[in-house]
Amino acid sequence: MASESRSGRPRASSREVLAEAACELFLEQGYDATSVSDITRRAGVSRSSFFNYFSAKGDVLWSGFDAQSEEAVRRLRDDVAIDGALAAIGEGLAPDALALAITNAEAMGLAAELDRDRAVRQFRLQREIAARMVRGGAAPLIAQVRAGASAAAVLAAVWAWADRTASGGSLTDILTEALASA
Amino acid sequence: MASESRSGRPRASSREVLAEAACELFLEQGYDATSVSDITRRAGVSRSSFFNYFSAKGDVLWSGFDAQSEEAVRRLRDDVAIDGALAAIGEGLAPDALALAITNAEAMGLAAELDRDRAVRQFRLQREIAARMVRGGAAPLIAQVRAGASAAAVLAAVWAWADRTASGGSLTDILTEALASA
DNA sequence: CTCCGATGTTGGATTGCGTCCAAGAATACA
DNA sequence: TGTATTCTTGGACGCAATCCAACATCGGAG
Repeated sequence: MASESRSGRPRASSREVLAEAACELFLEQGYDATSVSDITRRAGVSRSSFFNYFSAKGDVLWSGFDAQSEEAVRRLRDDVAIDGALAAIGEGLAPDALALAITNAEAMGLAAELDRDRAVRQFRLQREIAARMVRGGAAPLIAQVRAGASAAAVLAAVWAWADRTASGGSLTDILTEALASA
Repeated sequence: MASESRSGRPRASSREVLAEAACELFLEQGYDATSVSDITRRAGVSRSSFFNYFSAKGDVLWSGFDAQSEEAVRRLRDDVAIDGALAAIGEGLAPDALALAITNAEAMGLAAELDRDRAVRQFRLQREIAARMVRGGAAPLIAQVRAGASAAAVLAAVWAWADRTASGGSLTDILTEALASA
């Protein structure tokens, strides 16, 4: 699942480096005042390269979550148990740029953008969960509602986990608790 | 709730006219190939004026729903019963540009944009519903999950209603059914 | 060792969204 | 007729995102 490239020019940067540079700048200047050029300049690559790593400026914060989410979607399509696939999102999700952005959302002027991106990701999950439920025999409308609850549980758990100043609690615990109420 | 302006220059267009022009163009050329200038040109106003009516290109389809949604949010803040406030979104929601866009999403090349906008609106609702639930004494995490279900119910109902080719069923009926399963 | 294919990088150009503003036009009212 | 108010318009601007051709750097095959 890991080793990919065998030949060709090596990458001049990485998602992590770019995300780190972006976070610094968001804290210093705010999200809106930070252009993609600013990020790549600090990371030491050209603006064009940014879009080799991310497909949009906002995605820079979501790299880790998206990877986990896509893995969960893959399992859902293989008709694995729903709650199991969703709970697995929590495992292996490190406190990265996203967690930092959530706790410092207002300081970064990120509230609006973060809402948008969260909404999109939650809905993506909802769609996949609902499709899985329909495949399992559920009525489409009901499936959307129940899937909406589960998807909301995932994102709400991530937020609660990031916002825990010292409340402790692993993401996995929060996530299973949230999923249990769905 | 209606009569507003007393003096000043009268408006040269309206949300409805712009939405209609936009729908025509989306059908003819697709969403991406249709610029804001295209829309305003057909509607007979200048590009600048567009943003006096909508705050973004995508909002052109959501005018009716947003009005209903904002009304529901207002009632939620007044601590009205949740399901009642949400069900009221269905009343007075006419089959407008949004319904047309939903049924012709692929023909208009709208799938991606429509997903984004739907996600954002669903999440806006979820946030307000959850806040209302927390005010009512619910635990924040649980509230997000239940609110996620209710918000999903609203949007799913609108989609089911728009997609009904001839399945009949009023939006209100579909909506109450969806909310009942939340 | 050299050539070759594959992979990444870079700068530049392009398009269109969204914002801002100053100037002007059209209304109600005194 | 003036005046305040509301809206329109054109122009300019910054920036996100896309596209592309030229170039750089790797591994491997001959």
